[in-house]
Amino acid sequence: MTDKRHTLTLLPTEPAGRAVIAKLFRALGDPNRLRLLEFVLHEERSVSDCVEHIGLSQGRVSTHLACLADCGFVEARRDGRFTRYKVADPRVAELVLLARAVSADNVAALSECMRIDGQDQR
Amino acid sequence: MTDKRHTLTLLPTEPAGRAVIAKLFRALGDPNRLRLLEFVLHEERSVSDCVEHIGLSQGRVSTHLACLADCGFVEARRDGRFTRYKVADPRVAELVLLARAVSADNVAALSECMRIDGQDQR
DNA sequence: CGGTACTATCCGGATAAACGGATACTATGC
DNA sequence: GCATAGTATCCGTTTATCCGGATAGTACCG
Repeated sequence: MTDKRHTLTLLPTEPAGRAVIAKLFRALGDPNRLRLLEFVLHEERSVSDCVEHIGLSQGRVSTHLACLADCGFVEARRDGRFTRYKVADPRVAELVLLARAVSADNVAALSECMRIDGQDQR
Repeated sequence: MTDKRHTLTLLPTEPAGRAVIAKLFRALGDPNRLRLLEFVLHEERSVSDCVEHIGLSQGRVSTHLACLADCGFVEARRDGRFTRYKVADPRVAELVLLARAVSADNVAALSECMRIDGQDQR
């Protein structure tokens, strides 16, 4: 009988649960992985498709995709020599769109925020 | 009425826009910031309240809160010598709950995922 | 089999983040 | 003003993350 009013308890009580959620956010916290996510949103794409699209090394792209798969965001399917990836969980799109909406209202502060990374990015 | 079916373009076209969204996810990608977020979800809390609650150094907590404020997640209000923080954007709760739901379906893979951080965390 | 195409993993180096402790800043109270 | 409480910023260290290049693994093809 958890009192629903205030109990929106955001997080699990066990530290491990929190760590996992944080990990999932970190997976989304890289621009290249976000681009990959968008690239495999509607269609299956092979690793080399992705390499061509984002221009990172093959190894890096493979790792990024595997990471997104571990999070359950995308699904890998072996197809001969290829591995084809595609978004498997529609909630990932919700997450990104929500974040995008929030960021849109805070671009100024966010891009000046040196507390997350120090690079000038104006 | 933009055709919602396929044109869901997740990300802004400009690299800067993507970087900002990624940054926002990274802000959520730390367990201690998540705990802080939950702690200030319903009530205003001073920095020292937060320090007591999560047990990090005062300086660190202050920086974490400032970071969350830069993202627009929380709001700071000066009250005498205190600065009181509170969640300002309800969408942050949505983000966390969504992530939590996704993670719940992938705890296994996620906690074994060494691609994000190498620490054994079983 | 041997060769080729595609993908995954390993390695070392560079950068970003998190942290505590020290220090500076701001507001209150005497 | 001076001391004190609360907060913010700076600094050096440690750990995590990203990266390309090299290498190992896997499937097809002749």
